[in-house]
Amino acid sequence: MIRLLLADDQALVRGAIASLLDLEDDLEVVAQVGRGDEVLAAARASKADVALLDVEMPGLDGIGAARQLKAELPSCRALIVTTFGRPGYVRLALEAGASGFVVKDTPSSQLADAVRRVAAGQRVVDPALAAESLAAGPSPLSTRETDVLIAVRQGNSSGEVASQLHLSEGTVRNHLSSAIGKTGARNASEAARIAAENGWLLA
Amino acid sequence: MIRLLLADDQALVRGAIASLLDLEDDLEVVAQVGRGDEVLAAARASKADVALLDVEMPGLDGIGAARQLKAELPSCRALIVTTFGRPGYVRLALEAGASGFVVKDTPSSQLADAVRRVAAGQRVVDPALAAESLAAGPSPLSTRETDVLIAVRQGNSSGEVASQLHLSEGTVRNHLSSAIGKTGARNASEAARIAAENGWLLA
DNA sequence: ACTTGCCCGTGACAAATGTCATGCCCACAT
DNA sequence: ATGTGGGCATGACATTTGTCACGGGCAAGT
Repeated sequence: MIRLLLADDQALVRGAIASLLDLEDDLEVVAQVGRGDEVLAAARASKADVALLDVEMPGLDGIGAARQLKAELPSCRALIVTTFGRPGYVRLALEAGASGFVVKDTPSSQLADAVRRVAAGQRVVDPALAAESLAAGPSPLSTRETDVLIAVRQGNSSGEVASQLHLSEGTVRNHLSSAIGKTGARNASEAARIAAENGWLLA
Repeated sequence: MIRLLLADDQALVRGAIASLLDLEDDLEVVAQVGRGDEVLAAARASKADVALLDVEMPGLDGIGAARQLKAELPSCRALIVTTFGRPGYVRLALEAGASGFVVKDTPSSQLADAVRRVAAGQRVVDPALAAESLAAGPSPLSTRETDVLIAVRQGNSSGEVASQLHLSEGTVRNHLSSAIGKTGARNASEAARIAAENGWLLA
């Protein structure tokens, strides 16, 4: 019997997936949480074998939760289940020690199989997504460019970013300009959006 | 026996909700589609009593699908089930003839009840969401401001918007400025984002 | 040691974006 | 008919944002 932990901030989706997986004879949902920072404790308490983690969660994102599990409770394997197949996310997830990555577009019938494969110690990654992730490569952004984009993404103007990072406005704009070029964006906010979508602003 | 149609572009979520609702003795999922523009035909073919519609779908959004149903197949009631409780969406959904509005945050146990109430001819709207929607009021944006924001949202610069709408650049920037004031945003792209989140750019 | 390449930082300049005062037109109330 | 208010449109002006050429530091390869 495979013991499952479900983590997703949308209660309805979480409950629905639970009922889907409970139909399987060899699977058992033993815990459900709605926040990333509750995953570790719940996994420990429930002795889960596999944790299904959504990426978008309050408190801590699914990738971070997977990292915690890998470090603190390696007996519990992490399977990331997310809405968007952002290329960079796959890379980050695997680096964080996740055992698998599934997008919510996949047929529901395949989820149980993915869980079984992960429980058996295999890696599970959507092949198309894996290829895309490989092609996209790691973040092309330098450290400063990443810093600046993160700050811009919070909604700060370049002046504010400058004082937050103790830089001159010109420097900030320079990094932004460079980031705009690298992302193919047309302005700073678009660059921040693109970088975020590729997972370049998480680590 | 209540006959259900499920429309959601995420196959996994769709399947999971199907298995959740199939557990109920008086509910039966008779059709599933992944695109908004397939809803009407599927509802007709399957003689569905209630359609569960996600808002974000390719082809046609859930609100549009609800409008089609209301016009062409009024015997099938629409229940919108969506990720975000954008205030304006509730208003739009009800104006489009939907019978209910549920966010994916609600406990999964309540979904079946919502379906039953809708099937019985009642309206179902999350109370907190309804209040927020009422408080937010209708769109404060004028026609031109809406046009301009929609164009900006596609990723056009103000110059491009100007030529698309046959206006001078100054005029476009003027409408934008006004929209920025009304939305409380700090620049054009933020204004577009806020307006979209409130459902002000759909109708 | 020297070159090469990259990241970082800066200021000057150019282009875009946002704000303002102003006028036109239309609907509505006086 | 006559104000009055709002949406629409415009150009001038101020501010913000993006681009460029330049120089310093640092690590890797020669």
